[in-house]
Amino acid sequence: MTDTGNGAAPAPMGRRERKKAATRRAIADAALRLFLERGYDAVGIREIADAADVSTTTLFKHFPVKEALVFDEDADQESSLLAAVRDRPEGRSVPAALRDHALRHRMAAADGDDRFTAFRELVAGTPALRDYAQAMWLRHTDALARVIAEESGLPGNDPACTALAHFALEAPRAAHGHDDPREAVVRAFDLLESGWRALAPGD
Amino acid sequence: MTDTGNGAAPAPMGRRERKKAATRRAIADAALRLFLERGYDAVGIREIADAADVSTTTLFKHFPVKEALVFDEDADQESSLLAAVRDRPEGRSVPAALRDHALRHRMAAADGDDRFTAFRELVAGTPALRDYAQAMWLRHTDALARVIAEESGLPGNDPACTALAHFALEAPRAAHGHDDPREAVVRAFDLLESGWRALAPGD
DNA sequence: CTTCAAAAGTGCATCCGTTGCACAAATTGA
DNA sequence: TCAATTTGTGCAACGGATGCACTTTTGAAG
Repeated sequence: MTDTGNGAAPAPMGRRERKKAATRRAIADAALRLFLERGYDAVGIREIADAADVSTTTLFKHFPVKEALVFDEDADQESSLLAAVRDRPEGRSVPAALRDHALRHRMAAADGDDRFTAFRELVAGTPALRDYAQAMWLRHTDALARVIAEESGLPGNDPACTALAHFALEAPRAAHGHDDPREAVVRAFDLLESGWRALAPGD
Repeated sequence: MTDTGNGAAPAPMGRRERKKAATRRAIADAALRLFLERGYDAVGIREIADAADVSTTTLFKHFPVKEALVFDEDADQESSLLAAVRDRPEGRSVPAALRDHALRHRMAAADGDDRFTAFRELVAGTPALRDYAQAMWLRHTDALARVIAEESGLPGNDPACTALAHFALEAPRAAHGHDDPREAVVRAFDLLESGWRALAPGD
């Protein structure tokens, strides 16, 4: 979770941006800790602000709504997903790029991570968070579909693009129950790969 | 007031239920009128309650959240949809029943109805309503998929059921842009019909 | 270094959706 | 007629979110 992946970007952040990011993290951390301790609905905004030692106004400058405190990394995940398709190596197909991304990011925290499973239970057990996550997922598939359309030259509203986006985000979910999740993901994407090749040869 | 005292009346609804339905309608009508006049966000709950001459407490007894005021007929539409599949004539296929229902209910208000287009613009132009409608649509497809599974004897989580439910609710949407929407709907359902027949012959 | 403007944060009052509570009125059944 | 349930009311309050005026911090220009 606390991964400031600095593979090729040593983060040229000035002191200002660093402090901003720090308070943001302080808020999100305090919020998640309290939520996990006592449940989402039992923790108020003012309380979180106190725990992070900021005012409620500041809190809402960083997170537009309460639910966003839980899905802190939403924006990062989405841009990382889109980048995986846009900046894929020359000659690599879109489904292949999505498979790589899924194996690298989605499955990492899947096995045996207490913190992560607690997080999932928190979301699953809170209607407000379930709804928010669902809406988030739809936004991601939409954005992904648009990028796929751009990259493949197909019309933006082509059902094939939305379907591929849909399946690509669904596959890691479905693989969770399997004994070997990684294998299941690879299989699923092989299926998409062959189907996609027939439609958009070369991309 | 108006005493319709009738000795052996079949009385589908008692006086009480009728009054309850009346206040419900009064609230929903007042709300929709105000929303269309001045926009969803510009009208407060207390104002609507005033216009309908009830207290806010009473308002929330009828509608759990503000958005529900707009989608008043949500529950009715869903049960009507499910009933169209469950109570379809003997020997009629599921897709055919869905097509009939779509042509009868979904397209009726589609052409040239000022009131209806204004309603759609209201929803489309209000993020909160868009989100709510989206979530509603997901609930409907889920419920429909379960009924289809029951009726066809397929396992409840069979992708074919969810897919059929998805497409059946999507078809009327997609047909809106066409010059002849009814024809487009018929075509779409013909497609579903043939595909379905291969999977569940007899249902 | 000084100065200045933008950014970040604060404190406070307030709005608004929503809920809980105690209570009155209507309705029903005995 | 007398309870008991249902339905509606008035009011106060809670929690989220916003607007405003204001101070502090920061980056950079002069």
